[in-house]
Amino acid sequence: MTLTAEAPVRWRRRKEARPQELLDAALEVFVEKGFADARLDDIAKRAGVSKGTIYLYFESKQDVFEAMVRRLAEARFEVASALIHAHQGSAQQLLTDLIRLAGQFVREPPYSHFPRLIIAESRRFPELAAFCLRELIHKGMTLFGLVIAKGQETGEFRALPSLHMVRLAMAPIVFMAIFRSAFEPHDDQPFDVDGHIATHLDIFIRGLRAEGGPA
Amino acid sequence: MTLTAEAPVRWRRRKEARPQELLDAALEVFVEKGFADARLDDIAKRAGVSKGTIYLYFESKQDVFEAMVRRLAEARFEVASALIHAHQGSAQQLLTDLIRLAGQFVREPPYSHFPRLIIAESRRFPELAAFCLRELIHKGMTLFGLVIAKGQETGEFRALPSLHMVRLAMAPIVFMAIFRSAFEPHDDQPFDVDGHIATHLDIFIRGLRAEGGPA
Amino acid sequence: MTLTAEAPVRWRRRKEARPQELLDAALEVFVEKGFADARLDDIAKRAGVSKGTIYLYFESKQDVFEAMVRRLAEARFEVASALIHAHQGSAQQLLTDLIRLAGQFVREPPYSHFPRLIIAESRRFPELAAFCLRELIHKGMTLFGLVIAKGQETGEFRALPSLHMVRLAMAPIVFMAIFRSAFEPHDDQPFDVDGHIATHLDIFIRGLRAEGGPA
Amino acid sequence: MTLTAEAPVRWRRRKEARPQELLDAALEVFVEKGFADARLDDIAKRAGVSKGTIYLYFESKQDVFEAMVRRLAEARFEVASALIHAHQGSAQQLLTDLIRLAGQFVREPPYSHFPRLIIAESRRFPELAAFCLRELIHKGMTLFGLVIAKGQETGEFRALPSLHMVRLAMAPIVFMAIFRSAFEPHDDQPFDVDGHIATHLDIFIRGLRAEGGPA
DNA sequence: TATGAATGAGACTTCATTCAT
DNA sequence: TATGAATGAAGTCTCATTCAT
Repeated sequence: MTLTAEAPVRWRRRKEARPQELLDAALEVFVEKGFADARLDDIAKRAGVSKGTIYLYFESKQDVFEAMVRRLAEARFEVASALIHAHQGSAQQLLTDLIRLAGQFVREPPYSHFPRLIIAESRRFPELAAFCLRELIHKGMTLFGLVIAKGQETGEFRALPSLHMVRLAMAPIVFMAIFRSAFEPHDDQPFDVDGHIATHLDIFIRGLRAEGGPA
Repeated sequence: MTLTAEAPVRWRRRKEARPQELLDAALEVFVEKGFADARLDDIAKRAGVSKGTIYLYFESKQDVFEAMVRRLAEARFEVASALIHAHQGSAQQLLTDLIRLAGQFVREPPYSHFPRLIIAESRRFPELAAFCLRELIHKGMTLFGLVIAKGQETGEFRALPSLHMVRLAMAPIVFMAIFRSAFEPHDDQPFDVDGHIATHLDIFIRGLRAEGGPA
Repeated sequence: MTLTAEAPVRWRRRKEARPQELLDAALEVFVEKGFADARLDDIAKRAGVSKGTIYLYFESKQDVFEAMVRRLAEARFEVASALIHAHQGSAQQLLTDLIRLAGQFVREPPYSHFPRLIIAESRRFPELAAFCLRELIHKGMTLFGLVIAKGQETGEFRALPSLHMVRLAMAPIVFMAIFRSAFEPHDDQPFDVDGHIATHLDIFIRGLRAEGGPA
Repeated sequence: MTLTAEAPVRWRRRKEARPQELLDAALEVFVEKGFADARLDDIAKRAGVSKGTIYLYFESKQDVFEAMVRRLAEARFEVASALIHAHQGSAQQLLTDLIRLAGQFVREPPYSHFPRLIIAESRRFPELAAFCLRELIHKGMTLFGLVIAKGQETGEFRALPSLHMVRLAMAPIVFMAIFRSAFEPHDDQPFDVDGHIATHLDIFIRGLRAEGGPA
């Protein structure tokens, strides 16, 4: 309650915020340049600190990269997971919502470049690739799998191999993210994200639907 | 029949084969390490020449990379194009064959890692990305577009936006290639390529089919 | 007896003890790592303070090193000097005691590593080397010189050049200290300190003794 | 015998000579600055090459240091060993010659600074210390041991513990080398090398001599 | 007095590129 | 055409030192 009490707080806040600020800057630079061409100097400059400061919070350039990926990946997944577990309605509707949500994730930069970045560096960071597979992809597939299973139980969906159905539900979203990140700057016309997702839903869910199902 | 007579022949043959041998070696190394981590020393060693020799045939490391991509890309596309133009049968069958052919292209290493590699380096090589978009993707999409249009004319396929249909036909193949290249080493079980393609065809073509169409 | 009454006392005590505590910590770290590889962070941590605190008491890393050496050197020398001046007995006995005392100085770590450390950094710290030469070595040699002179006066010792005799009396002790510090960790068997000194005395004093002398 | 035949030879000679030239330059710089303060730039400049060239021949700065020490150490030891094995005469004379030879080794810079340098870096280079102990010191001690044993067999020398006798024979030489390297620049008068060795021989051999021996 | 976050100069090391042979 | 020794620019990382608190 004294006036002096807050000064150290502000200072401490800074210290705690630093890693996040650095990772925000790192995201921008890595997305823009890729791992190899990203300069620690650039990251530091964007975070408003000197290069040496990075090493107060991270062990190495690789460490920065991995921390950045993990933070974003986990954040995204938590949002997805929460929304999904709260859902109520038909399996068809749920799948639609899920696919649309996934589409949201890869709409705006810099996040829209994330899948390309992870793919690009998957060989250089085998552990990170394993992490993404385990913590993002497998978990995401599990969620999709629940929806697919539900639809099969209710008779909404056909009895196709679940694993393939899950991947085929996700594939156009991933494809879109990667395609846009890699090629949109060189394409004549912008990628019609909404149309792409809508058509995917149209074709995919129709192709999935059991002939004499409830819908 | 003299000893010296044959030497120049072998020599000349060698000389013409050099760039190809170098690009073969480059393919292996770039696929394995990515552009930044690939060493010209490694490429030279695998091609059985010295590092300096590379500069007799290519301007720079970037030049080697681009030449390698262009050569492979064009070769793949020519095969695809030829097979497609020779095709006869229903649009549905043609689309099936096309998708299966695309699946063939990304089955075996080192070619199976090609899409990931291009995606990975798309920011570093804007021109190369533009080239791939123009010479590979757009041309491939044109071919797919022809098939889709034919199916719509015959009433086999629904009247959805063609561009999206084309992309959605290709997306699972591209997804599969990239997924395997990036994550299969870390996955518990191997990717079921045939099952994936079969299920894609099953769902996609059913989702595409006009209700009262001829099939 | 109030709680606040004692605090400043402890505080002031602390304050005065700080430099000593820092130098103790510095001794350990410098001995372990050498000057270049010693980290001020380590020294601070061992002294239980933060790195910045070092700069309240010392100008620089070099300053810490020099202060540490000077403190230990002077302390050692005072002990030696005091003991020597109080001595009574034959020159032979005095020389024996002196050599044994010097041997004591380099027996236990971390002091046992001191000669090696000073030698190692003598080029980086010319002033410190000069200081050690002046305040340690020359003074020590003066003491030895007194004993030698006394022995020559009494006829116990031969009339050899005094300077060489002094150095030859000390050399095996210095040699032992440096040898142990540098090589004992890699040697099969431990260095027999007592045997070394005893044999030195046996040979050296016999070699020094005048043929028809009083002993 | 052709004119062109020699050109590549000269060129190859260069390549073969490079490591030696680099190690010569390294010796000077390391002796002058110590390991930590030695700059690869300096070494390169003195060898007349660029910094990168060092890495064509050595793995790292440490590698350069170790190679330099090994080369010199082995060269010195081979000379000593050869001379010793060829010797004929009394044990007393042999010991005298041996000690004088050792004195020669540490007379002139930059070699005269070698013992100090090895001692100084013994903690940073444990393997190198082990190497020096094994290949230099132990072998040297073995040679001295042969001489001592011979003198004891002939009855020239007293029956003292051989290990100590050997070390005590060497100690003044090592002491002298280290003392000069560390302190001579700060001393008023130059170190009388010959006098030191002569007096050592005088005292040590007399102290070693058996009372009723043949000499 | 004490802290510890921040700095920034400087070193080692890598490797694409060059060029004398 | 082919070599491979040599280059030198550039980047990551370290750590003594500073300074706001």
